[in-house]
Amino acid sequence: MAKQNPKANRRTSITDLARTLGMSISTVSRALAGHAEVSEATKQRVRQLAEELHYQPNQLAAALRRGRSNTLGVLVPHITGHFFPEVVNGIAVEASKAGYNVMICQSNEDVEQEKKNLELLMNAQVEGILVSHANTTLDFAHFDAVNKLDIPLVFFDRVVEGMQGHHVGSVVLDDYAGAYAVVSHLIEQGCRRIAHFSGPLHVNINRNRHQGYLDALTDHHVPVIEDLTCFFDLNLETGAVAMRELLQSAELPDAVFASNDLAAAGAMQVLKERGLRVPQDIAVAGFSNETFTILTEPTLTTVDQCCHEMGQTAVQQLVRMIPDDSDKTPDPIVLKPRLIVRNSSRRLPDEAQ
Amino acid sequence: MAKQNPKANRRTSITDLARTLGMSISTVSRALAGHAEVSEATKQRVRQLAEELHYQPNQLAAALRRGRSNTLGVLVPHITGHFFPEVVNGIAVEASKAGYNVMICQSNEDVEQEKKNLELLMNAQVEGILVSHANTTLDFAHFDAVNKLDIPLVFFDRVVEGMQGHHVGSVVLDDYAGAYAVVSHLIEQGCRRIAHFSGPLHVNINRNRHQGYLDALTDHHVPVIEDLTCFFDLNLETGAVAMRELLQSAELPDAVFASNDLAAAGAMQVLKERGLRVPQDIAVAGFSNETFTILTEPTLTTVDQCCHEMGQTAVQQLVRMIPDDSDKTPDPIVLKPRLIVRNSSRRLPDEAQ
DNA sequence: TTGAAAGCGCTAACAT
DNA sequence: ATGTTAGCGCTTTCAA
Repeated sequence: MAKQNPKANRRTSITDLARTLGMSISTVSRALAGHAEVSEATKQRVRQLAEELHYQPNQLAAALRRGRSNTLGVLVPHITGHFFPEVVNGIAVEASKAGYNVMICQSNEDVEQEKKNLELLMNAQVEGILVSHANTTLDFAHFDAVNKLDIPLVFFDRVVEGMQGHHVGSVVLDDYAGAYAVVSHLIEQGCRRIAHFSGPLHVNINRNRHQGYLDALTDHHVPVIEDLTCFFDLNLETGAVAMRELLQSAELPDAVFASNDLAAAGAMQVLKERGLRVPQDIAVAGFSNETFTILTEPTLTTVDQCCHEMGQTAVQQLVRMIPDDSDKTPDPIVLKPRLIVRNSSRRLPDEAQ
Repeated sequence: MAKQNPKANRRTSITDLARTLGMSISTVSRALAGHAEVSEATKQRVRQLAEELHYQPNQLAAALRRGRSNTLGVLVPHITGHFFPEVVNGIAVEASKAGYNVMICQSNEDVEQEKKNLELLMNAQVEGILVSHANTTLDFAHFDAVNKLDIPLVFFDRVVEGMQGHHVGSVVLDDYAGAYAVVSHLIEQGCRRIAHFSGPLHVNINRNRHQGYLDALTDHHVPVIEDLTCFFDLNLETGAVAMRELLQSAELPDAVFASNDLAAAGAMQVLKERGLRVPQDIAVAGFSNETFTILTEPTLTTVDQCCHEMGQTAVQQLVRMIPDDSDKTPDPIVLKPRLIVRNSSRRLPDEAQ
């Protein structure tokens, strides 16, 4: 009975509103945009009809016309685990605050995907891009392309060294300071033979954490013992393996600082298995403040990476870079991590921070 | 010296290419799109210049013209923790496979944000929307608006009951089957007094899991003991508290099934604290297969929610709903969860699945 | 206070 | 095989 339009699923447009109201589309457009020059009466009529017809403005058209999409692009290696979801969350929240939508892509740690995603974001006319590059990325030419289009770029966490200052911003964690803080803490707890489980040094994060470890020892006049540092890919199993090996030594360490929480957890499991007490016999500390660190027994001392703050900060920097007349080469931002002291390292009473 | 364009940051357009090549924009457009009708020679010239000038097609314009944005919208309560990032990951991967971009919004469990985000997605002209609604959402009128615009909608995990079959798809986990499987497993391990830590029953997930618990008992002729079920908001602390209370009882349970891994972990901590052995004295099982469940001691038996698969499946269903002539009212999809037996419940030798 | 008209960059008839 | 043209829905001069 009801006469259905044959092409019913076309959305209501400004033109439709204008026609039914008997006014020009420019007036309708202005009314909807809340321009002061339009009479209240007209605004009322327009808004009411828009409501009735479930009018939804077409952002695509508006963006095309305006030349701005109001969208930021995000490119991360993946959105699983603890760190990236948390950072992306910070990004989403802050972007929304600044009036931007967010388009998220993941490279799956693959350079080719990364290139594709980058093009995708450029084609989507994003006004700025936030990137943490894949760990297989060695050639960064594809980021130059972004630069050439004058799309502001902010790297976070994994930054491209040597690209700073070239229309590019960056936000990283001060890994050095984080490691320095944990190791200093361990020393304060009376530890003198502190082992270090480090990831491979060609990754700058690991290099910085290792340097923090070394400098903290030196500054506190604790001798650096080469054999106490083990390099390997840090995870639960390898952490356990390394710990077992370390326990073969003639002289045992009195603490282990792992550059990653999983490796620390693996080490703790071995220590307990062997009947060694944590922290009394050997103190343990990790890095990242993963969710599970409050679940281990004892709870794990670690360094918080301020993920949410990193996302926020990155967006703030990016948004400042967007206006045409803005500073395109902002200073790199380095966030101070937070030492989180828990039971795996607390030997003295009331050492809570 | 170098003469810089005053308005240098305008991106290269098809028109620019056409002008420099001395051909019409339609030829260029066709060449770039790889139409068969264009000569190879022309294609070559066009592609080369496009490369040289770093031409990037403007998706906004293409989408506007075509009337399709090639974008799917995703609306989740948040992208932190374990579950949602993992599902979103599945969504992103599958969407990309199907040639769609993804726009992700989070409601932060807030209905108002949810409404706003929904409008945002509609305005962005997404071709379909995947939603897991905020847990404060009771009125679902804002989803009707999506429906009215003929934008296909797929709910996942948190579904709107009663909206099914109305141009709406859904993908959920079979919580009932998951709970039924764990409890059956516990019974097979010889447990007869199985306690249940359940979340509030007004949430359907909890209701289903509880029912699975009850039915598994009944079907295996194990008596249902009312006092063994505790209702509370499940987390680490409350799990510990509930466990302590339970240990006051005259007759102890011989197993605990918590509808959430954190509560199970809390319970395990208390058990160990009291010198009770897991699983020999009291077996423990959780639900969700959180990352940390392989880190607890003993490792925690749990139910995997197939997060990635849920994301994939949801996208597949959504994509099928997009064509004009498609079935707009697909059958709800119910995913079978996977029981993961670990040491916290393994009493018999070789019970690995 | 309102309207007419141009055009953002692209695609797709419809020519030729 | 290539060109001409109209128009997607919107914003924004310019004119009235």
